[in-house]
Amino acid sequence: MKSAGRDCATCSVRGADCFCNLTPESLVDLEAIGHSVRFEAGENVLRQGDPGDRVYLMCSGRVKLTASSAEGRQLILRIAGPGDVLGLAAVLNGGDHKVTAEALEPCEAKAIGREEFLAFMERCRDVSRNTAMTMALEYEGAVLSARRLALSGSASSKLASVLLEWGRMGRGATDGAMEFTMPLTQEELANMAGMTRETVTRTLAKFRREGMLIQKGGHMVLPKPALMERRYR
Amino acid sequence: MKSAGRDCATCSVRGADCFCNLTPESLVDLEAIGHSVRFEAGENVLRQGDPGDRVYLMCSGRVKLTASSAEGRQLILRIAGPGDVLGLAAVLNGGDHKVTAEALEPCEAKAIGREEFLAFMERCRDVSRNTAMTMALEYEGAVLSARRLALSGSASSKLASVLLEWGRMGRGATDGAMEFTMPLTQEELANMAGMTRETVTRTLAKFRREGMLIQKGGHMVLPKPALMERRYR
DNA sequence: CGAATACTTGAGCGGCTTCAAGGAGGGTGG
DNA sequence: CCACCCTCCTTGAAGCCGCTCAAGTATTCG
Repeated sequence: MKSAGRDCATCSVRGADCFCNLTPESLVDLEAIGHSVRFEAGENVLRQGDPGDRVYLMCSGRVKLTASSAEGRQLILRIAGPGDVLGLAAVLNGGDHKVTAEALEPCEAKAIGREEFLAFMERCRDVSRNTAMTMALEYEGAVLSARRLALSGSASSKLASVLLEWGRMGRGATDGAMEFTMPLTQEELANMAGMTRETVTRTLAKFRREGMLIQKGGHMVLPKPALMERRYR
Repeated sequence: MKSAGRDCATCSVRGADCFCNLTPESLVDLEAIGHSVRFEAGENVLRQGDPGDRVYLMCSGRVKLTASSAEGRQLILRIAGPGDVLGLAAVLNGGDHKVTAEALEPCEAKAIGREEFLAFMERCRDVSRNTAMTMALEYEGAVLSARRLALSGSASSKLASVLLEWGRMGRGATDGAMEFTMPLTQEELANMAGMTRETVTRTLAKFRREGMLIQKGGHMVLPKPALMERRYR
């Protein structure tokens, strides 16, 4: 993690639901209080259990958000990217981080100290609005994870649910066929679906056999997403 | 669900992390835009899949928040009570409710339409701050559920985790012994831990046999919470 | 007091995990 | 260029845990 330079005012990371979708004034303000930082692949941006003393606005690069148990088993909650905010919940609640964030690639981010961020929220309407919306999105994502883990009876069901989720993001789901690149290893897929590496292998093989998945390395096609959704619930 | 009367300005539901912890001006404002409503036990305050067109501020009574699958299996995310807000995430994200909220007892609440609530947030700093904080708390709760479901290998582990959570809330955890009243049926416990009714029975029996639980109907004592935490992880 | 709901216990089965051993690909260095 | 290593993936075999089905008991409530 070392300092870098990147100007919020001219930055192009600004989706509809993106936290950085702010008024020009707020952006100037943000540029003033945020410290640019850089993380190398494999570095931890946050560590589960550490105090929530700052947030990170992701400028570039992707990050893996995980919760892990004492014995090392881990659950991947989601992959965050540019425009996402890390560490928000802990900063707002004044507690420890409940998740670990690990850089998957070299990442740029703006770090903002807890007090500064809270003041920033207090000062700018749009910041507190976007903060609330961001937390709402993260909440729904977490509920989705919990749902999957609890309600999908079989391993097939859980894995199918993960693949369909990636498919929906991947490319404007034509509902004819989903096509996307899976950047996760089977071990990571297992950690998203709450199952073992080996079971992921076997289940993917089953999907292929049943014609529900065409796979070339990391490139995946789900020819019949609708059927898939129905079949493996 | 029928109308009732309750004045936010004089209401005493105002914990530290409570949404209703607002300035007097905001409370007057709130009183103006909120419609008092009442739900009988068993009624649904929200239904999963319905559009998020209003939020409910809980004034009295408890509510069960669940996510359910197509086949009727359901996951209990948490029990909400006075001071909690229902439907926030859907209103903020502009989507459907991802959970169902069922009144466990007669409940009073203030309903606020989506547009009014968003305007209210925009108008009052403290409202948008509290909204963000509320969402952050809910998020951490959801992460906890997902964690439990994914990372606790065995049924014992999951159930122990649920009991310990109730124990922590129940009474100022002296760390000597936890004592609390469990208002959930075994079926509901099963739905929190992602297991079956029968397995809950068997596992509770095991806990009793092993001296980790003393149970008289709904009254529970965990004599050795620390050991319990370690043993069944 | 009867009916409904909640809890208990048993038996059997199946799917997932665990353990184990081997294969495929990509990168590095001799 | 090949040998080696590392990581990731694949497949098999065995065993166990929790689910399902089923029958019976306790408790709550009208």
